[in-house]
Amino acid sequence: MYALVDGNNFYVSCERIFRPSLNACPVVVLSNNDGCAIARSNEAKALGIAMGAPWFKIQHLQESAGLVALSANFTLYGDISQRMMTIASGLGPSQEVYSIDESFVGLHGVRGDLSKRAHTMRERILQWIGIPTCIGIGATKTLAKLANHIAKTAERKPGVYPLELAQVCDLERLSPATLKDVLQRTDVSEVWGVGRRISAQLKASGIETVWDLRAASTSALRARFGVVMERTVRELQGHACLDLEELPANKKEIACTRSFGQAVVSLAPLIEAVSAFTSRAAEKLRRQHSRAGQVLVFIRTSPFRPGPQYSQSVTLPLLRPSADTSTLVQTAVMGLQLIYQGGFAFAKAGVMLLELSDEDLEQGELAFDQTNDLGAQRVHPQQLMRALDQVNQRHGRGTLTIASSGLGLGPKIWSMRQERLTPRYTTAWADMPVARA
DNA sequence: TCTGGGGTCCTAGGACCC
DNA sequence: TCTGGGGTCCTAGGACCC
Repeated sequence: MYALVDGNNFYVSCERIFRPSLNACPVVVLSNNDGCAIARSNEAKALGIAMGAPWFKIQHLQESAGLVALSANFTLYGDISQRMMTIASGLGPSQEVYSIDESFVGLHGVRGDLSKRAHTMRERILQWIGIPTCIGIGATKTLAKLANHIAKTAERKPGVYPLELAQVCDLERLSPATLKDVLQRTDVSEVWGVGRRISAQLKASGIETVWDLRAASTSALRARFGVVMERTVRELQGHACLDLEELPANKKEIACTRSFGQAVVSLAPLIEAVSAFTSRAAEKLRRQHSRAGQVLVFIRTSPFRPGPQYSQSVTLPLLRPSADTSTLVQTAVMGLQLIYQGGFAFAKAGVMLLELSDEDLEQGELAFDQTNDLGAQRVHPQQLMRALDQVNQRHGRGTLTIASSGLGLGPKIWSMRQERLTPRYTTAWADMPVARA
């Protein structure tokens, strides 16, 4: 048995902790550059705002419907997430943190009334952290996900499901008749692993609801859609195919990419952006004690804008795997210079570190010549990187950067929160000396 | 004016090998 | 004329997730 604990409208709920006045308002949290909505309150959803809706298309709702938009503050959300996960882990003996707002909890061996325990846990998270959650319980992870969807929908849209399933839904406790009714009311696209494309194809062949999918032939589905779909159906039938993954595995690739606030034409600002992205990716790389064997750089124009389009990437191998910011930045910039072409309005760039391997110590500090040609003391690159990471961890990202990376030469073209706070709230925040202190 | 930023897994097809 | 039958590795692209 598994539970899925999920924070409702997570980013919006995080913001509401500090701004209770937003509790009844339609609120959206916007992506980088305030480009599009990445979280919506229930009131915002009721206005018909879609996930990922571009801000310029919904902006008019500020006036007409009192919509409030906030720039994302991922540092804050990460911090609140950690506290929420810690409390949620008390629900059972094992936990997989699946995303910033969701965790699966293994319920093996847990005695007593699971629904009651789950309700207690919800209350605790709400009271201690201030985040409303919903909890789904099922025999497999896929069923727990489904139960969570039902719990959320029963709360948000009364009438769709029995009201007693709101907030906490334990599928195992339903009578066969109720289970059938609930699964027949649930669209097949709500199943974990069934996205837009596949749900369209399923519906074309008469599989419209979760009930239909659960009853379908696994072999036929496997033949048509592959093993992933077969696993999904088996999970829906109650046969666990997916285990809890308690230890997050190291990433196999690490990326840092951003869209720009305004289009960029010339090379210099692109070099600066790519250098910064590489620095950030290198930090993530070192945090998981890996080294990269290849660096991929890409630049592209906006597919949404008229004008000549250009999208190109290049992958450069490193002489030997490295986690050194200077090496990685030099390589990335070299790649950028290879693919850059003038005359285009670039909207996005990114860096990916590939071919990751475990950091190995034999290349470490032993072989390093401590003095340079002039006899002066040198610092080993690994020590330098360690110091860099420590300073940045303590004093905030970007406090210390590598001069050769070309950073800090001009205004940033990809913005981060500090430069981007929705003006109204920058002001409001500044007017609150107590809060600032 | 203005459209996110990460990731994973699977499959098909080509190149190459014996 | 007749032209096998596996394997593996790599890459690109599709589909999905939050």
